[in-house]
Amino acid sequence: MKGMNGDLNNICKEAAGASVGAEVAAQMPGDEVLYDVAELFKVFGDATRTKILCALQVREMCVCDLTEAVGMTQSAVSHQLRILRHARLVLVRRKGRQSYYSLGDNHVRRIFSLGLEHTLE
Amino acid sequence: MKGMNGDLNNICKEAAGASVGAEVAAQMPGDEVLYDVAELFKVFGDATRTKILCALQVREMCVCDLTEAVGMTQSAVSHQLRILRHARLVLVRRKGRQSYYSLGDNHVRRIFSLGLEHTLE
DNA sequence: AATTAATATGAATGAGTGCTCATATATTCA
DNA sequence: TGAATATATGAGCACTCATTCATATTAATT
Repeated sequence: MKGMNGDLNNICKEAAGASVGAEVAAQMPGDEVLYDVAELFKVFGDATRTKILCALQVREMCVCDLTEAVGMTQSAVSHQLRILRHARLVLVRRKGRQSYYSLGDNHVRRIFSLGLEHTLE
Repeated sequence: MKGMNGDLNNICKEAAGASVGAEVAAQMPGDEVLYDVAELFKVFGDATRTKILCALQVREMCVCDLTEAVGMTQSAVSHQLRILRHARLVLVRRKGRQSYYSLGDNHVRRIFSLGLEHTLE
């Protein structure tokens, strides 16, 4: 009774019909999508950016206050804000000579919350 | 009426009472926690690891099949699996000369789903 | 015991990245 | 207009990291 795949104890080299790897690959999103997902998480994957996103969950803030809240250089914060902006995770609103940043959408909040929850488990 | 902070239009240098930055910082998790959260997302922030986690959402698999599913070298997959293991995002089960990997817990599924959802929006 | 198969890992390398320093831009104020 | 404040950005550097190549380890098979 060959060709019986769906068996967890499938042996690798046994090529009866489509391989397990190919079957699973067929059920996955395309490479570009997975690449974009990785890019998204990469943005969350830096302590400075994480602090910024966390601070913005408390309230909208200007760069000056953000700089103090996260305890980093103004330059470092500005550089990271650019990355967050390009990833559309934050929004900017200019008022006078200050830039007020806020969270881009609720996904940011939810993703961060899940990560925090997992970390504190 | 000084000390009236809570105002969004607060001017940075105006130091009436506690600064906005310090107030917000006080409401944030500690640095170690935020660092750990960043470390968690950093693990999600690589295309190869993302593919592996995605493949394991379909079913438990041995390294051989995973290698084919994600289309990378066995060595590269093994190296990334070590990182995923240490982050406790995957579990291993040895059977004979094969190692079967599966997702560590449901957080992994939920975090990945949110990221995918945000990407496809 | 020797061979083969599956997986893991160390070293080397090349690409990517975050910070600092200096400076540019923009806006308010005198 | 000139000075001061807030923010943004380019270059350079140190460091991290993902892959490759070679090899080690473990287990099944003969």
